[in-house]
Amino acid sequence: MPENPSKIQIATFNANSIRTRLDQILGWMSATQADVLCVQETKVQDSDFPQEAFQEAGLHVAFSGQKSHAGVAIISRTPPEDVLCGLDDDGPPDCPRLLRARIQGINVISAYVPQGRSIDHEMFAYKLAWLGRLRALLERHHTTADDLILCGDLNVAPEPIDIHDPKANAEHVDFHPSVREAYAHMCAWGLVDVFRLHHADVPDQYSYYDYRVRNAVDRGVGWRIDHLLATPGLAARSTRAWIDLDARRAERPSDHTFVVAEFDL
DNA sequence: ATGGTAGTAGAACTA
Repeated sequence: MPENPSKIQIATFNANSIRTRLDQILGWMSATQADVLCVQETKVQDSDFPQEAFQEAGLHVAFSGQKSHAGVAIISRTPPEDVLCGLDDDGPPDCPRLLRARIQGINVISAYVPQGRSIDHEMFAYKLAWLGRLRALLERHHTTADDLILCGDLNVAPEPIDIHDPKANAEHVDFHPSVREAYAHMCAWGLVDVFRLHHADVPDQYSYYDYRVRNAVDRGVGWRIDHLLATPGLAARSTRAWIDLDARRAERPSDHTFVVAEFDL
C-alpha cells in the first residue's frame, strides 16, 4: 500500500549490483516513505534476480537485465502495470538499460544511459543517439500532458553547477558540450529537472562520488548525474526533492546514492 | 586529482 494516499515519493538509485546492495535497498525502503524506486546497474540476469527478497518484504519489482553489466529495475509498493523493456524502434532494444511501467497512474521510466567510455569511442556516438531515441520513444507514446517521470543514471551533468570541477572535465563523456546538448534536446520535449526545481543555483549537490577519490563526499568531489525528470504538470505538483547522502557514507556503499522527490497525487 | 576503487568475474572489462 502507498505510504501516504495523498502523496507519492519516487526515487532513483544506481545500485552497482543489486545483489551486493540488497540489504541496503531493503533497509532503505523500510526506513523511508519512498513508494517507487528505480534502480540501475543491477548487474544480474533475470533468472538470477533476487525477486523473492522483495516479495517477502511486501514489495513489487519489475526487472530487465543481463550478466555483469547494466540492468534496470523498478521497485514499488503497489503493483506496476504495463511493464515494458527497451527502446521500441528499429535499433537494438537495449532492454538492460530501459524499463517502463505505470504505477499509481504515473508513467515511470528507469533508465541507465550508456556512459560512453570516451568522446572518440563508438559508445559515445551510441550514447548521443540513445538520448535521441529516448526522446523519440516519449514522442511516440506520450504527450507532455501525461504524468510521466524519467528516472535514472542518465550519465549527464547538465550544467557546470552539477559537477565539482567543470573546467577539468570539459572533455568528459558526462559533461562534454555534445552530450549536454543531446540531453538538453531530450529534455526540451517537455521534462523538468525536479531536483533542480527545488534547489535552483545550489552548488555541491551530487548523486555520484567516484570510489577512487578519497573522502570524496567530505571534499565535495562529486557529480549530479542521477536525475528525476518529470512532465510539467507532474513537476508542478512536486513538493520537495533531496539527495540521501547518508547512503553514500554507509558501509560498503554504491558509488551513487538515492535521489528522491515527493509529489501531490 | 591522469591515480586511484569496486563489482563481476575467476582474467580483464566497465564504470
